[in-house]
Amino acid sequence: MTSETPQTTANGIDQLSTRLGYLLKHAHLRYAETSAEALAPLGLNGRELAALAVLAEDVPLSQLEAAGRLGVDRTTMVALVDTLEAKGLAERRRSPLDRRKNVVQLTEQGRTLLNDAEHVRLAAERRFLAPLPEEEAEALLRALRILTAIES
Amino acid sequence: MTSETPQTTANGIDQLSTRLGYLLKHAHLRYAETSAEALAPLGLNGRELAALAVLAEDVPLSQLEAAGRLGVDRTTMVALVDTLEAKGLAERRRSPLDRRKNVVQLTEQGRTLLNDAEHVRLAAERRFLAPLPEEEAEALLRALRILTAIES
DNA sequence: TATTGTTATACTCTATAACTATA
DNA sequence: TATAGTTATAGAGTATAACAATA
Repeated sequence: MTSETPQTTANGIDQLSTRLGYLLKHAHLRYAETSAEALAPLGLNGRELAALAVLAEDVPLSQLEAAGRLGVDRTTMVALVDTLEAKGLAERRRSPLDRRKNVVQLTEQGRTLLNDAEHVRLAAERRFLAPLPEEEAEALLRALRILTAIES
Repeated sequence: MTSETPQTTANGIDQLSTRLGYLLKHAHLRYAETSAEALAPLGLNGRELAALAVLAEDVPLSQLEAAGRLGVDRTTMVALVDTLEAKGLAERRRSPLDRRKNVVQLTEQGRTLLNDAEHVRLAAERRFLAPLPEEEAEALLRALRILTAIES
């Protein structure tokens, strides 16, 4: 990716750097890079870590429930659980209450790795947000939480 | 996409809704929807509009220069210019100064559509940011500009 | 009939490699 | 040799449709 700092135009049209779509996309791309580098030594990507965190909840979740929390669909969740299972981080078993459902739970190894990876993630987030004054970083997170909430 | 509002966990691990990667990704996905809906009647997507804006600069750009401004690579730029040309919005011609380069410029139709589309885009951005108090919206844009700038 | 998990499939976006014409 | 544009191709990521098992 050959991204460059966008330039000012002289024709009265808003600069590219003020386009919300561009800003959100490239902020995400840049964070994804930072995050991927940080997590790579642990053999995880960001989505797998998010899945581990969701599956670590006290109430065991079915694949469909976990997919809902992650904002992915159930076909994507199948592959995600496949990966976690192949790495020995999670296990599926048929729910005794509803045999259509898989209950997915972390293994001991999964819990340990989750703990380590969360520290790595937090450090990566802090590094990424470091160019912002603390107040601005908090305002950013607050704004993003509002904008991503699914209203009504 | 079955996205749901993430839930609080009870095990001390940060909630999904505080994950920076999740927030940036889903904020972008939600804005992309809003933007796509708004631009669809004009027969444009967000990237095509951004390309039109870049190509409307006073100094005519080559494909590679335009690609740099947009943050895409030159192979992607080929298809983008193909699309704009097929819609009658832009034209490539060989640069007389360096015949390896294509100078890409908007047609009259392209300029007119750009003007209309920019109004539509601005309205869509305002609608998307409407849930935020004005100060928070400005803080968000300021923060994103800092985070997306390619430093040193 | 509806739901959950699964598989196969397709579509978009993007990146890489190789070719051409020009410098 | 290096650069700009192009083409072909392959890899993610995601979505849709259809099927099996279960409710």
